[in-house]
Amino acid sequence: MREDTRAKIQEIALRLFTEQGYEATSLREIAEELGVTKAALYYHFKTKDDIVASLAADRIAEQDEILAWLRSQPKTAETRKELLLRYADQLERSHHDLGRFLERNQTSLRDHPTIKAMRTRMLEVAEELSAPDDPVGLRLRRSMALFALHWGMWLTQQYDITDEERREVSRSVALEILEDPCGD
Amino acid sequence: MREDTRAKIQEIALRLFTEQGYEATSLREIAEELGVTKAALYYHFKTKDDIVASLAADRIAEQDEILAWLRSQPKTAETRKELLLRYADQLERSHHDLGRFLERNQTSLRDHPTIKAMRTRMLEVAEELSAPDDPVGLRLRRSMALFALHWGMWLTQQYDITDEERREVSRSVALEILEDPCGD
DNA sequence: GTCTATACAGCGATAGAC
DNA sequence: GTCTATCGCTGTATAGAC
Repeated sequence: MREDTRAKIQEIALRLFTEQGYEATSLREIAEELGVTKAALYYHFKTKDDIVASLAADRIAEQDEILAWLRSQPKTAETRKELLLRYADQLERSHHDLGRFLERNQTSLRDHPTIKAMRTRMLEVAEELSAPDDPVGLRLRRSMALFALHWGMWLTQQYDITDEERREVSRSVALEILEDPCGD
Repeated sequence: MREDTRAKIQEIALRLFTEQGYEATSLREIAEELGVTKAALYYHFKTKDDIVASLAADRIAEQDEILAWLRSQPKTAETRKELLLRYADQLERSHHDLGRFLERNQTSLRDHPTIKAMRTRMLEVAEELSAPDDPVGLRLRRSMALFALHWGMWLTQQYDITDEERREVSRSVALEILEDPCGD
């Protein structure tokens, strides 16, 4: 029972933040659903922001992992393709929980230190896809390939397609942007 | 002097919403900068949301305009290209004011009726780029071309490039996604 | 260690005086 | 058209019960 309350707070908070938005969800709501007073939350988490930080911790570790891998590889087309596929895998795995929450609240959390850390890592991955002396158009295109995975996730929610179709379409568009196969 | 206060409220609100975020900007701040009490704002605007609605009104008119134009044209590759360029023009013109504000606050304003109206129109434009019986991959690609203009705006802010380069890169990537020139 | 009770300043919003 | 006063709500904080 000890660490149970903390985990339940995280679970309820993640769900409500995703459904209603971060700012629109009050600590009183979270506490009520758990059957405690909101002051009890302050024993487990220093602030409301601190709950978000705890939720994002795992994803940041994942990002560090993929960044370390990327930096250990030669900067070839195969590496970039492999990176994109690995990144897509990560996104799909976490999409139903944290990913969804982050997508829907990225503006509210723009200045949140932990979210800033996540965005910094995402941009680092994007930058690592190119060499520093690549033309800016190419660097930007490769960044957009990465971001297309995020956007594909969001955009495909608007369409009536299966998860499998979404996987396929997101990946193929992202890969297509990545390498500019038609020449430049 | 009559309508002056209302316009000044809009001007201050837009600036503060953009700089600090919508939720993080209080009506007291806006009122203080104008030199009145926050209750005075409620004579000019029914709610805080109402200020946003008044700011977005022009952009919605612009969207309706482009949507009407698109629907009057044949569904050809030339039309789609022209649409993309017109859309990019609109974005660049309004980018320094309303566009920036909307980008930075889209999550806070997710359920805002006026913002919903804007998103609905954006998706309508995206849908109009394809025929209903086009394969879902193609429809999705064309939507992503449109959205790439938005994302290009945002993403290029992270890079140290000129406005002209940003224009050029955003457009070329968007056009490239649009038509799948490599075949499918 | 885990929680309740209580308080505080600031929020969006409203009522009614001038 | 703008004011004061007030409402119920928020995130935050602390004192103290068990």
